[in-house]
Amino acid sequence: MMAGKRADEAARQHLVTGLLERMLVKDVFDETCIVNQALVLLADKWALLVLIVLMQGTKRYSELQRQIRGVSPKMLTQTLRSLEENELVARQVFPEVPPRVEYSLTAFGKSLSHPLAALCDWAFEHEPRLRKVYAQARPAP
Amino acid sequence: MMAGKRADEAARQHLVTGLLERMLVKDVFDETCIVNQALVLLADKWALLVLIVLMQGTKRYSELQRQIRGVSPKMLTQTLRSLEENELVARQVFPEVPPRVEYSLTAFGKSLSHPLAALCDWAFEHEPRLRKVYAQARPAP
DNA sequence: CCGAATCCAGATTGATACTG
DNA sequence: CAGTATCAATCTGGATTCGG
Repeated sequence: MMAGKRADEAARQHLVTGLLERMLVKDVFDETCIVNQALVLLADKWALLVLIVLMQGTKRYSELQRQIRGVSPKMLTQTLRSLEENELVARQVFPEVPPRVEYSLTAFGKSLSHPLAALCDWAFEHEPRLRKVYAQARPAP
Repeated sequence: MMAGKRADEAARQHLVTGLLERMLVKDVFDETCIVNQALVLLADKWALLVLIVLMQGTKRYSELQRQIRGVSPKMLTQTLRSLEENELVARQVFPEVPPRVEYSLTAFGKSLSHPLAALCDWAFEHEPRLRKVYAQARPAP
C-alpha cells in the first residue's frame, strides 16, 4: 500500500520532471507555446466529449447527438466543423435518401486517445470526490 | 520503427478498450456521467494552464500572471477561485506587507499530473501538425 | 425524416482602470 | 502585491426554420 503510493508519486515526479525539461521552466505559456495552442483547440467540453465518443468508432450525426446528452444540434455541428478544420475528425457525406453523414477520428485524432483515456481514467478513479465537488460547486437545479 | 508503431497502436487499443468496458458503450454522457462532470471542471483553457504551471510547484499570484501570458487579472482570479472551490488548488494568504498569496496543487490536484502530462506530451509530439492547423484555423492577426 | 442555417436573449470574456 | 470594478465585445444555447 505504502510502496504503491510511493511508486505513484515517483511516476508523477518523473512525468512532471520530463515536462519541465521541455518547457524550460519559464514563460512558455504565451501564444507561441505549443501547449497553449493545443489547449485552444482542446479546452472545450463538447469537443472533448465528441472525441471521446468517436474513440468508440465511426458515428452518424444523430448517434453523436443521442450519446452526448444535452448537446444542441447547433453546438454539435459547430464542434464537428471545428474538429474537422483541425483535422482531428473526418466527415463523410453519403448522397442518399434519407441523408447520412458519418464522422470518425483521423489518424491525428486517434493520436489523442492516450491523453483522453488518461483523463477518463482519472475521472473514474476519483469519482466520489469529483461528485462531491461537482455537487457543491453547482447548487441543485 | 514498424514494430514501434504497432506497439503504440496496441497500447492505444488497450486503453480504448479498457475505457469502453467502463463506459458500457452507450448513453453515458449525460449529466450524471462522471466524465461529463470532470470535463465541466477541466474543459477550460486557463484552468488547464494554471494547473500545468502549478505542477512546477507553489507560485504567487504575480508569478502565475507572468508565466501565463495573456491572462487578465480578472480571469486569473476567477480561474483560481474555481479551482480552489473544486479542491484542486490550495490558496494561502500571508498577513504581510506587501501582501503575499501563494497557490499550490492539493493532493487531488496532483493526481491530475498524469493526464495533464499526457496532454502536454501529445502537444510536443505533434507540434508541427498542431502549428499548421492552429495557423490555418486563425487568420494572421 | 436527417442534418444544417438563422435569429436573438443571456452568459462569458477581455482590456483597462482603480483600490486596500 | 493582489486583487476588484466597469464596460464593450464575443460567445453560447435554444427555438425555429429550411433543404434534401
